[in-house]
Amino acid sequence: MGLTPEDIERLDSIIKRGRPYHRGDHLYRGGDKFHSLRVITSGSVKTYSPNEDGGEQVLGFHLPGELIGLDAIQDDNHTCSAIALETTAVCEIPFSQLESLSSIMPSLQHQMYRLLSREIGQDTEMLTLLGKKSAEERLATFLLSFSERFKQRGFSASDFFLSMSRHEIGNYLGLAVETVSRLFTRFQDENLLHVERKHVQLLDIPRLYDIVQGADRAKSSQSRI
Amino acid sequence: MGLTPEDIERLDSIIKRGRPYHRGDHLYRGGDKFHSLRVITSGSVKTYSPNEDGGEQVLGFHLPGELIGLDAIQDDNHTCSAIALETTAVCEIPFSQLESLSSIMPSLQHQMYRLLSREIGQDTEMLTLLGKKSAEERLATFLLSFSERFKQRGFSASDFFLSMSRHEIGNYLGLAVETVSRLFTRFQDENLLHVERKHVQLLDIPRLYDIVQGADRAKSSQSRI
DNA sequence: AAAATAACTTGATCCGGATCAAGAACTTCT
DNA sequence: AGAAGTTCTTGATCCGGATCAAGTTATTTT
Repeated sequence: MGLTPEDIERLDSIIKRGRPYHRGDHLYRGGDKFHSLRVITSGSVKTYSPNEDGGEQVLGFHLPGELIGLDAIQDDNHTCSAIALETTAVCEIPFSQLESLSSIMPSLQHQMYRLLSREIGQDTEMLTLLGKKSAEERLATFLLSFSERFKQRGFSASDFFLSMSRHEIGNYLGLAVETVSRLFTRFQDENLLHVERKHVQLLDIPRLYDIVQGADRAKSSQSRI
Repeated sequence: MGLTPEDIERLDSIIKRGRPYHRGDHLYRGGDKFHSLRVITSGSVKTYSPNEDGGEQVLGFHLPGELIGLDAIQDDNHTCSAIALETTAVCEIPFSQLESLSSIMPSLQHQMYRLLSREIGQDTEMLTLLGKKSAEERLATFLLSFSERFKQRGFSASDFFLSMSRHEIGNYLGLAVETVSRLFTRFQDENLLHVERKHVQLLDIPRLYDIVQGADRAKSSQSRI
């Protein structure tokens, strides 16, 4: 990440390895006092925030290597909750120490600014997804996001397990469970993928990218001729 | 913002007052080299990003006192565009200088982290809006957001001008122009507000808050008895 | 292994909001 | 001031995806 080995070492000295969490355990809850950022080292995590009328909004699914808790810096309290989707290990980075360290390590400070900014960028992409895209485009985007992130981590880009339920996927994408289920079936019928419960195999990644770009409407009207 | 007067002075020394922009002028465009954050001092600004299929997604409307450009830190390029909605004045804060300054001013660094984190928090609120809320709830949320922001700046919380078009409001809220127009009419019919083109007068702010919380469904079914 | 529960799928129906269409009000240009 | 182009409003229709309703397949409990 643009840090020297000795930078890394200093950073490493403040990192605490937390105990592992089991499926359903909370890493933190909305309202909890904020003290640490967390990096997921194995497993996966869902972040969500309760919305006024009792339900919840899933904010994200997080894989190993990803940092969570950035939203809590603003007022020393967690604004959302984080829950383990499977057995999950995390490292904790006490924020006050990270802040002090970044004061004397410009490269770390720079990296922190970039990280926070990237998070903002990712959120705005999600705004476009929820504001303008069809159900099909949403699920394709979702699947390719996982594909890319698994690939980046050295796993298969086309064969992976989703640790969250259909319900959680729907909530995240602003869709009903039934719609998500139907879309998986449809994508499978169209030979875009093979799905069996949580196990997904992407069979035609290029066409999934076409769908993301809405190329789909034009294309399907062609094939209907 | 938690800075001492002398901190402010040092910060002030790097701030550049830019020339004023007229309606329709771009402050920056997606892809432009990023060099400065900007604080709006008067007028208003729309930020938006082009989405793959030609259209655009409005990301936000920004009023005096607000900071824009935080999303661009991540890779030295602007990821979205910013355009003046009316005659607008801004201050530019060269980011590299701000970064250096924050290295030697822990309080400034702290403030920057909070600011970036707050932006993330705001984006996630917007995700809930777009993911789960009805058209009514969206417009009520939108109006109350402006009400609060104007109030905070010493202007009327119930009587203000919106500088953006119905089309832009719709785009921002994930709604069609026609829906926005109809909702304004409906809200007026229900004596929630008075609207005449861009001039809005909120007549029943408490009920607008009820609508935001979806209290509306229950209530309207009562009144139908 | 059977029973209970939870997660998922599939079908039928419904509805909120999009889209299409046209007119009205406002702005800008000449 | 008149013409032309915008922006906004209002009405009619349509459709994507929500909701309702069952049935099916996993998972957990006993």
